[in-house]
Amino acid sequence: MFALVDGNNFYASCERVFNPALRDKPIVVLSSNDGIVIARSNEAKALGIKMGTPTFEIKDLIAKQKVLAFSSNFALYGDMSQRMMRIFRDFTPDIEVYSIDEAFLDFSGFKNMDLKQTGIDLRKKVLKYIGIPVSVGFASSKTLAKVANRIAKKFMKNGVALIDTPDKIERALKMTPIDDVWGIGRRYSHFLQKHGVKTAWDFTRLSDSFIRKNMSVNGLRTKEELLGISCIPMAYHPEPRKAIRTARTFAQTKSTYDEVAEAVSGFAADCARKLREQGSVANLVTVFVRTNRFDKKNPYYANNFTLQVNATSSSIDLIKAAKAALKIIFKEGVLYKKAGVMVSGLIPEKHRQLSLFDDQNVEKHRRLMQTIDRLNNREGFKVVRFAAEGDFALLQAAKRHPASSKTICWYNAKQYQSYVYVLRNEE
DNA sequence: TCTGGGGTCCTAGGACCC
DNA sequence: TCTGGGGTCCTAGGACCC
Repeated sequence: MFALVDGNNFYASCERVFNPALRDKPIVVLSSNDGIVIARSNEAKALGIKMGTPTFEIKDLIAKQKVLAFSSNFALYGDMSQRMMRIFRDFTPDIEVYSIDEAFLDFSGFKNMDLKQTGIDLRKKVLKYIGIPVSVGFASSKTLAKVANRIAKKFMKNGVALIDTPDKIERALKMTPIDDVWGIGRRYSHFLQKHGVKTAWDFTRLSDSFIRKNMSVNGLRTKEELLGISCIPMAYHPEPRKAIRTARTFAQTKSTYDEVAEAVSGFAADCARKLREQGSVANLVTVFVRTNRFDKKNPYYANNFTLQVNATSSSIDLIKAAKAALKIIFKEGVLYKKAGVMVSGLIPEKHRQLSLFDDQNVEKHRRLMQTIDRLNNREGFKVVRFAAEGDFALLQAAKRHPASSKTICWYNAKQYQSYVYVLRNEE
């Protein structure tokens, strides 16, 4: 049996942990630039605020209903997540951290265990030590555990649901809308509903050949899993990433090469840092840019370019390559709204082939990056950064500064300015 | 005025090999 | 009239997840 455990309204719950006065109040957490809603407390959901709603659309509602809006603070959520996972490990060592707020727990080694009680204990313990309410769903496959988790969250007072007999499977699937099934996204759920499939149960009545033809092997796997046959194995140890990317939407559009290049340099430096964290080097650097998708007045422009680099995780190398790639796709007179950098062709640093004419800088860069990482880990995010990153990096740093985590920001550049000032004083 | 960020996997088609 | 069989690798596009 597997359990799927996840934090309810995770980001919103994290904010509450540090401010109990927020209990029972409607809360939303906003994306970077406070652009859209990325998390809601139950009270905010009850007000009809949907996931992904642009903040400006609910501005009045927020004011009228006294909704508390938070800029996201991923450093905080990441930390809370690690603590929550540690509690999960007290119940079984075999866990797969699936996302920031959820994990699969493998209980197959425990015979005759009272799972329901285990779920209740787990929930109690997390609430006591972390302060986050969780839901627990048990079943014999990961997809079915997801179904159980949804039922636990929606219908069970104690936050725990167990699906362990064919009869319970059938009942659970009949009360699960097809678009709530793990692995069925917007596209497929649309397609399936056209074919009369309303619930997860309906889906399991379709023929294998129909599913295989229209939804590839993944669809077939989902069907098996829903019937309780486990096809998706646990991944106890995370695989190293195959691609790493950093991208941002700009609060204000940028139009000069220098402005965009500063942002892109910061993204490249971020990618480099993430590469070093996982001990990989990259062989490819992709830069992409685009204008505002919603802007009807100006022509749309989106482009990307990929350059080869010599197996590196040096911020210096990657910034250089990123700026070169940007130069190729940059057009004058365009209002850029978003840009990003992706590094791929990743290999473990140990496997790096040193070429015959290997750059003597490799060792020098390695030591420099080590020092920079150490300083930034100790002194704070991006205390040391590259001149090429300009002030854009500083603005990003300001957003992550603790001072901003408890502050409601409304499109107010002046507020950011004050954080910038604070940071400069600290440095 | 104002609309997120970061990933993975599968398939089809083209180019190539014997 | 009729035009093989069996592979690999790469890429773009489309689907999905949180």
